[in-house]
Amino acid sequence: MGIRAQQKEKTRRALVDAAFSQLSAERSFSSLSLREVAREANIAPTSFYRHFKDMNELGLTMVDEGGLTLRQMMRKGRQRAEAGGSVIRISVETFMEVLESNPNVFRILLHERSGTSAPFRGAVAREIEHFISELAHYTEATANRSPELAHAQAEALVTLVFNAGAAALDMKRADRKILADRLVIQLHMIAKGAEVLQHKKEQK
Amino acid sequence: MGIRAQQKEKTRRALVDAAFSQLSAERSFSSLSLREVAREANIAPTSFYRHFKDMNELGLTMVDEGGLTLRQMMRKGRQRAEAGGSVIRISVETFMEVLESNPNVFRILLHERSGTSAPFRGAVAREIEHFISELAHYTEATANRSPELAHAQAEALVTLVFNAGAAALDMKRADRKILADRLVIQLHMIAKGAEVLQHKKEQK
DNA sequence: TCTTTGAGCGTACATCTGTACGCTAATTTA
DNA sequence: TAAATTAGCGTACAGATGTACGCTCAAAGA
Repeated sequence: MGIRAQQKEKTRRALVDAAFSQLSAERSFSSLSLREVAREANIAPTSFYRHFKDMNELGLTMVDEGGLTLRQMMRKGRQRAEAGGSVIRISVETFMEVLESNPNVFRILLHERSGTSAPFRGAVAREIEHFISELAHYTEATANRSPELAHAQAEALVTLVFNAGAAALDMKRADRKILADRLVIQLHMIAKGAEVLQHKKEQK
Repeated sequence: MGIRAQQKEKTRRALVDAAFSQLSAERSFSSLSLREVAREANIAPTSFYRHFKDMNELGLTMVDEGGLTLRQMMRKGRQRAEAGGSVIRISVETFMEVLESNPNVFRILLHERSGTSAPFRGAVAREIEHFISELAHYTEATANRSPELAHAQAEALVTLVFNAGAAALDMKRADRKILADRLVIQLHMIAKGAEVLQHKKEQK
C-alpha cells in the first residue's frame, strides 16, 4: 500500500474513532454533527467528504464494526463453553466482558436498533438476526428442538441479553453483577420452558 | 375555569398534540425542534415558553401521558382476563390493540427508554417498573411464586412484550399477527420455566 | 370603572449546521 | 522528469435554531 493510501486509511480511522469516542449515555450517533466529528479527528469539515459521502455512511461503517465485535464475541464464548460449565452463565459472563471493553460499539447498536433511520435499523437487525439464527442452530443440534421452537427460544434469549446489556451499560460494577445474576435466572427460565414445550409437542 | 385559563389549556394541549403528531418511525422526540412544534401548533416560537420551560419539560409531560396509557391498558387487560381464557394471549391481544391505537404514545416510551436524556430514561424506567411490579404481585399471588422469582419472571415477560411492541410498531397487520403468535409462545416458555424453577427451589 | 396581569406576537441576534468552490502541495503515474 | 491525481484546507453562504426583549390587547381583579 502506497504512502498516500496509508495516510488516507489513517485519517479514515481517525474519523471512525472520533465518532466512537464521542458516543456516551448522553450522546447518540444521530446527535453528532459532521463538524464535531471532523473537529475531533483534527481535519477540516470539508475534508470529511474525502472519506464518507455523509454522516450516514460513517454510521453504517460503525454498525458494521459492531457486527464484527458481536461475531468475535460469539467465537470467544464458544471457546470458553467447550471447556465445560454452564453454557448460559459462561455466555452471559462473556457478553458482559465484551460489553465492558467496547461500550460505545454496543451503544450504537443498542441505540440505532430502535433509532429513526431505516437503513440503520435494518443493518442492526441483520446483525442481531445472524446472532439469533446461529444460536438457534446450536440449540436445534444440541438440545434437539424443532426449528420453530429453537428460533423462538433463541430470539427470546437474545432479546433478554441485549436488553440487559443496554441497562448494564451505565451501571457500576456491583449493580451489573446483580443484573447479570438475574439475567442468568431468566435465561434458565426460557431454556427450561422451551424444553417443556418441546416435550408437549412430541407427545401429540 | 375562566375563559383565559381555558384558552391557555387549549393551546397547551395543541402543543402536546403537535409534538405527538410529529413523531413517527423516522422522527424521534429529541429530533423535534421547539420551532417545529410551535409551527405545527400555530403559535409563535416564543409563545412556547408560556407553557413549558423548554422542550424537555414538554417531553416529560408526554412520557407521563404514556404512563397513563400503560395503566389504562393494564386495567383493560385485567377486565378481559376475568372473563376467562388464556391470560397470556388476552394480555398480548390487549397490548397490540392499545399499541395500534396509540402508536406515538408508545413511540416516545420505547425510544426514550434507551434515549440520551437521563431524566427521560428515568421517567420511562419508573413507568415500566410499576408495570413489572404490579405483574409480579399478580404472579406471586396466583401462581405462588417466591418474590424474587416472581419479579425476575415479570421483568422477562415485560421485556419481551415491549421489545415485540417496538418491532410491531412499523409492521403491517399480517406480520404483526405472526409476531404476536411467536410472542405468546415465548411468554409461555417463561411461565413454564418459572414454574419448573419454583418447584426445584421448593424441593431443596 | 380603572388597573393589573399575562398569552401571544414580531423583531433581532448570535450560533451552529451542511456543503459548494477553488487552491495547494505531495504522491503517483506515464 | 513531466504530468496527473487527490487528501486536506480556507473561505463563504444560506438556512435553521434557541431565546432575549418589548409590545399589544383581552381578561381578571379591585
